[in-house]
Order: sequence, then structure tokens, then C-alpha cells
Amino acid sequence: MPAANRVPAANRLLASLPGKDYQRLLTDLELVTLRFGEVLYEAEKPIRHVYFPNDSLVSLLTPIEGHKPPEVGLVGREGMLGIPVALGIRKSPTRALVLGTGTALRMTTEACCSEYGNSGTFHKQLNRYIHQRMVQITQTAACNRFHPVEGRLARWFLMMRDRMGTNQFHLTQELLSNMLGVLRVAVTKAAGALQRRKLISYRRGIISILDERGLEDASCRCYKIVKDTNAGHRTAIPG
Amino acid sequence: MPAANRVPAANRLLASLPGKDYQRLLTDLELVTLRFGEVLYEAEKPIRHVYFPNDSLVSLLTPIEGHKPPEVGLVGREGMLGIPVALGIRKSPTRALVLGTGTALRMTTEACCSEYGNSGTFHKQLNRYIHQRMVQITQTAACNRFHPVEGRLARWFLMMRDRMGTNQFHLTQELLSNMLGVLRVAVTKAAGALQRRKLISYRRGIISILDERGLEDASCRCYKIVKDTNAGHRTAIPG
DNA sequence: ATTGCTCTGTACGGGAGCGTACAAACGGCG
DNA sequence: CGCCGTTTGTACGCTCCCGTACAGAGCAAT
Repeated sequence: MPAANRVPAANRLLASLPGKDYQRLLTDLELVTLRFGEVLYEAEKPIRHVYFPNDSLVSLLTPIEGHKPPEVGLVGREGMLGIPVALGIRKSPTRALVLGTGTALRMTTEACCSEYGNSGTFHKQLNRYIHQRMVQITQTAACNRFHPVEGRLARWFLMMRDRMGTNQFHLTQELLSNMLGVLRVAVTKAAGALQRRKLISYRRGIISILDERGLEDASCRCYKIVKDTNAGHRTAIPG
Repeated sequence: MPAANRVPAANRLLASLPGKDYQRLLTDLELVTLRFGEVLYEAEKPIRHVYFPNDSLVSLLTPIEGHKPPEVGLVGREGMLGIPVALGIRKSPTRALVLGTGTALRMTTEACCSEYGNSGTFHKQLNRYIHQRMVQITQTAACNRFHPVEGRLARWFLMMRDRMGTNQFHLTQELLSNMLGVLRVAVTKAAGALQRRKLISYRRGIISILDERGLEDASCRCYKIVKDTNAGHRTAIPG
């Protein structure tokens, strides 16, 4: 195994663990590079590893007949891939597609299961993250239903920025339209509007955020709602 | 506390527990009647009890500005209300609205937390249910995005039947349209089409399923996908 | 029966997004 | 430089659903 301990835990979930727990986890963790386009899990297939992204970014897609699978989750340094494992399920209901090339720490499904029992803190932090993801999916369900493409697109750019920690990323409108579950031309139109307002620039797959505040105003409120949930640790049960 | 042990555990989640675990849980469980229109949790408010419906039915709604809150979960005898508690969160992200009058067993949030630690089986079954609900939300997100109202309506009737265990229930088109996140007239039209095909009858809030097979054919495939997930225990990690 | 309320059904213009087709711009490569 | 595949932008008819308005049908109470 490559030396995972040579890398700081850029992953926030791991970074939130006490040193002792983190040290024990490290023995099971392996540093890997996730490359754009790579599929970590296929839907309905076994989960062999759980992943903790550092600067990589992964999209979760749910298959639905007659359509390109839309996105139901976006995971970066704030989270983990492989929630079902923590719930005792070895089969992924979704497809995990790497959108942003970068590194991640991973451990085998088996190791994760036993660590989940060993460290109470790991367990607790993971549970909090699972809750965040449920909120994220819930909000996405409502958002997909009601909000026009432009606001959803702005929201998606901001989520991507938060999870990658950079204002520039690479993704074609074609792929993006699949994630949002809309026609490519709808993305073209919405992205064009955002460009004219100088909030972003979008050139051949390279997206740059020019005006963060402006983009937040252009995004639907769902962005803030999910973000605030993630920040709201006070609601966790103490002890 | 009313004698919860006078009622058989119609709730499937409780019924799946070994007798020993169930007996211990019973000391904390209280039998209550949930009445149509009652709100068990308000969104963003504390969760005081977790509920295990017997023949009652509860809808989970997520608030979204400028719209009536759409449904993101439907809970009956197969499940539990208060998943966040099991994840260490005391605040409900959704509103829990009783759609079907009936009984439920409930326990306090505190009791649930300690039982969650006491019984490994309880823990395990709950985790499996949490996973099911994540699949349910995920499917709903995609379904809301792509599928026309008629199929979604048929699906909703079937889910209601599964969770209530009856072919007849009471709900106005107005309320139903809020759950589905569509205009009331869209429900009227879709329900009318299903009636003309003799799959249901719908008279002043009283819905009767006339042809289950036909209704399944009319529903979108999401129905079967979620149902099969719930049946698919084999994917659980053994031991 | 009459009144009043709730619930269901019908009508119609408008808008967002679909599906498709095609044109234009860009970048890599020979 | 010129070619070619990829990516982005524009156009247009169509459908579904929105928003609103209003009519009819069932039920309850007086």
C-alpha cells in the first residue's frame, strides 16, 4: 500500500477525527488518484472500497430508464463515498463517476465495517455525514421539481467550488446537462445568461467563477439551505 | 403509558426483531393514535418521539420557498419516523404529516438513542431501513424530474396501498397535488384518465384501487425499483 | 328545498423545456 | 496552414404543465 500518511488529511471527514482514531484509520487507508471519467461504482454492483476524496470530486448518478442518469449527490473533500457500506449494504444503488481528477484515501469495505465498530467518533461523524447527504438528496428532489435551469446551474457551480476548493474546473455542457437532467441546449442558454452577467466564463469545457457573490444571488436558495445544514453542527446530539 | 404490548407489532420493522429485543423495546414503547392532518414534526423543529406506524400513514414533506412542500417520503407499517435521531440529529429536516388515521408505537428520542446502542439487531434493521429510505428519496428525485404526472400518481397510489395494507384511502386531489408538486388540475386530469381505464375510482376524496395489475402497468417503473430494493435483503452484509 | 361549502372537472393562453437539426467557434494534429 | 472532431450557439415546432378562471357535482346543515 502507498503511504497514505505522507498526505495531510485534506478530507474534512477524516480531519475531524481525533488524532488517535485517525492514526488507526491510516493503517487501512490507501492513497489513490481518481481520474476524470473513472467509475468507482457501477449502479447495482458491489462496493469494494469506500473513498475519502482530498481534492478529487465524484458525482453520484441514479439510473432511470429512457434517460441519462441524473445526479443525486456530489462528493468532495467534505465527505465519503460508500455510505451504503456504513449501513450494512454492499451494493451501490448509484453510479459513482469521477468529475474532478485528484487524490483520495480509500479503504476496503471490510476494513470500513470493522473501523465503524471500533471508533465511536468515526461512527458519529459518519452518521452526521449520512444525514447531510439525506438533506442534500431531499433538497435536490425538490429543486429538480421546481427551480428553473439557470438557478440550478449556478447552484451546481457553487457546490462544485465548495467541494473542490477552486474556482475553475473542467466539464462540458453535454455532461453537465446529463447531471442536471436537462437538454444540453438548456445548459447552453442558462450558461450563456450567466456569462453575459459576468458571473462565470465558460470556454470549451473550462468553467471559471468570476463573481462568487453574484453567482450566489443567481443560484436558487437550495444552495444556502444545504450548505447551512452542513455547517449546523450544533444540532448534533452531544455526548 | 398505555399498554403497547396489547397490540401485535403490525409494524414490520419491530416485527423483524428477535423476541428478546422486541420485549425490551416494548417497555419504552407507547401506543398512540395518529389522526389525519396531525403534524408529528415541523420542519427544522425538534424530534421528541420516533414513531413506528401500524396501520397509520405519514408523509414527509420538504419545505421550499414559493411552493407547497412536496413529498420526499412515505412511511407506513414498513418503517419508522425519526431517522435523523438514529443518526444523532435531533432536528427534523422535514415536516411529518399524518395522511392515514391509525395507530403507531412511539418512544422518546432519548429512549431510542439508548436502545440503538443496546440492541445490535435493532441497530442493524434500522440501518437497513435508512438505506431503503435513501433509495426511495433518490428514486423520487429522478422520478419527479422525468416522469409525467399520470405514472407518478399511479405509483403513489400503489405505495399508499403497500404501506396501509388496504385498497381504499381518503385524500383530496388538492392535497395529493401538493405532495406530487403539481397543479391540482394536473391530478384531476391524470386521475380522470386512470378512472376511465377502470384502474381506480375517485369520489370526493375516496380513492379505491380497482385493478392492481393494471395500475402497476400504468405506474412508472420507479414503483418496482423501490419495492424490489425493500425486498432485497440478500444484499445486506451477513454477520 | 335551499343554501353553502368542498371537491372535481373543463377551458384556455402562456412559458419552460423537449427533440431535432444545423451552424459557428475552437483546438489539436498532420 | 488546413483539416477534423469536439464543443458551443441558434432556430423552431411541439408537449406538458403552469396559472387562472369558472362550471358542475356531491354532501351537510338549516
